[in-house]
Amino acid sequence: MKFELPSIKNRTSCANCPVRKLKSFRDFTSPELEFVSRFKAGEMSVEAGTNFLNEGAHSAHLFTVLSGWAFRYKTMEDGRRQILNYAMPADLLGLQGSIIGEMQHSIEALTPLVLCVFERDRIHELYRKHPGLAYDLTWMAAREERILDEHLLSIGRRTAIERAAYLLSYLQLRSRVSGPLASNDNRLPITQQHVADTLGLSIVHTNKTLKKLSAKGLIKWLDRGCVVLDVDGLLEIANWKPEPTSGRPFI
Amino acid sequence: MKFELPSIKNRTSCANCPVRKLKSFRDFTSPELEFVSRFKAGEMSVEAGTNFLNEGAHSAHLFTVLSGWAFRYKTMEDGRRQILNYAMPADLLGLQGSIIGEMQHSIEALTPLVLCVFERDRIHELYRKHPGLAYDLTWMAAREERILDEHLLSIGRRTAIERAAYLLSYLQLRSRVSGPLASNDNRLPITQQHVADTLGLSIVHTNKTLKKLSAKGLIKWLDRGCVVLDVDGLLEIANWKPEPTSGRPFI
DNA sequence: CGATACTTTGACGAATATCAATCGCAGTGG
DNA sequence: CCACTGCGATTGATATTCGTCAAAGTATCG
Repeated sequence: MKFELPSIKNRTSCANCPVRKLKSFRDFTSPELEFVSRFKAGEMSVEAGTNFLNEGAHSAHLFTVLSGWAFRYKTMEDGRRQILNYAMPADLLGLQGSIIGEMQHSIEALTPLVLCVFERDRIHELYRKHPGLAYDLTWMAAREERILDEHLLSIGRRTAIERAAYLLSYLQLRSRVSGPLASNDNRLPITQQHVADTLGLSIVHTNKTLKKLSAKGLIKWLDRGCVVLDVDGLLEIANWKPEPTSGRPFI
Repeated sequence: MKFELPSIKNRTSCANCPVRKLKSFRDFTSPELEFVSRFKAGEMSVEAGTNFLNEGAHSAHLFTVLSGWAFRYKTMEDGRRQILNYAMPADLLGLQGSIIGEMQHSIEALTPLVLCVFERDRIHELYRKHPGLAYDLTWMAAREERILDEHLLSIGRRTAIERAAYLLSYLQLRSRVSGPLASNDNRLPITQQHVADTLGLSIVHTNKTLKKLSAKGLIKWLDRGCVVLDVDGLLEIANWKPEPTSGRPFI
């Protein structure tokens, strides 16, 4: 875990935003694009393993992931950790903190990360002048809520192997959307410890469970990463039918 | 489980809204109040045990709880059920469905329930004309997200007795805010089956766990309900420090 | 009064955690 | 180049937690 905060660099134009070029995102109107370009304070690069937002912080910023992966998590005093969700290109981070106040979870970079940085102060202006973007923010909050609902069902009611199959298929499906911006190979950039802390299992049991999935030929576990060989097989084990998202917004 | 949908009755003025009279909610400006009064389509009463929103539905409505309790849940094909969260007076229901589309969870009344009904179609007008209310909607979505984060930590990383202590203190603290609108006595209107389905435990193990909390004098379990005798004791066992919410918005 | 829903209990077995090593690989310094 | 170190993955043995099964107790309601 690293704690230094990198500085915010000069901004580049939103018109050329790499995320914007991906399929499955809606387009801005030109006043929106103009506003977002001013809303953007700059970009920030963080190394893998860096905690760039911490529980208890009153951050002045809001972030959109431009490339790389991160994860949100909470810890208890005695060190128990629960990973809440993963963030990939186009995902917004820090909205909870910006809207309500203090952050109640931490965020760590899973891979080298490039973030688009927004000024929290300007958010009221966004609501006043750009109802479409305001709607998008609510949309994104509602989407996160949905994902958490599904995670809750998994941790609460699925067995270990179902949970593992759910998580890996979930990550695999999400990684497709952001495609090349996520990682260069098609490897999920996580360790078994991450899986354990997401699923609420011990690391030993997680290892044994992942071995079962490997034995079925559904995944292959490499050093510090997982390759999904058969998403449909995973979905079947997990008993999960994800709904396709199309035309989702981002900022 | 009951499925009949009660009809929507005539509306009463938002100016006299009982929820509005509670402490800890922010006031509307008068244009906001005027808008919300028009946004409101009416009121709806449902019996305890009624499913008034179901997974897969494209509901034309959005609800605010005026009195009573409800819960959101998801089920798997084989019947496993996970309760996601509880709703009490002033809580908004159906936002996910209104913003993104199809509902991905169901909602059931835990007690007799009175709901304020809003027209989904008008929501864009709300964003266009009342940025303050739009912000409030995002605020409420972000709050729900926070609660789910905490639940996820509980189910994933707390032991059975910690989870039970967490849930009961959580419900107890929330029930204070809406006070008399929630229930007449200070009893949490849930069964052990609800506790089990919220915590991801079997009903038998839930029963044994609750017995331990009773033995410590922290709660008393009555028929179809729980009385919390010592919230602080529960909070200590759960190892949980809830942050006080003040001046929260509602619609 | 019976019927139903909820709670309670004990016995047993399955799932999962903990403990304690070991292995393999990548980076590091000599 | 090689020993050394640290992190992540792996494994077997054992302990604990938790689920399942089966049964009975208790209250409410028509």
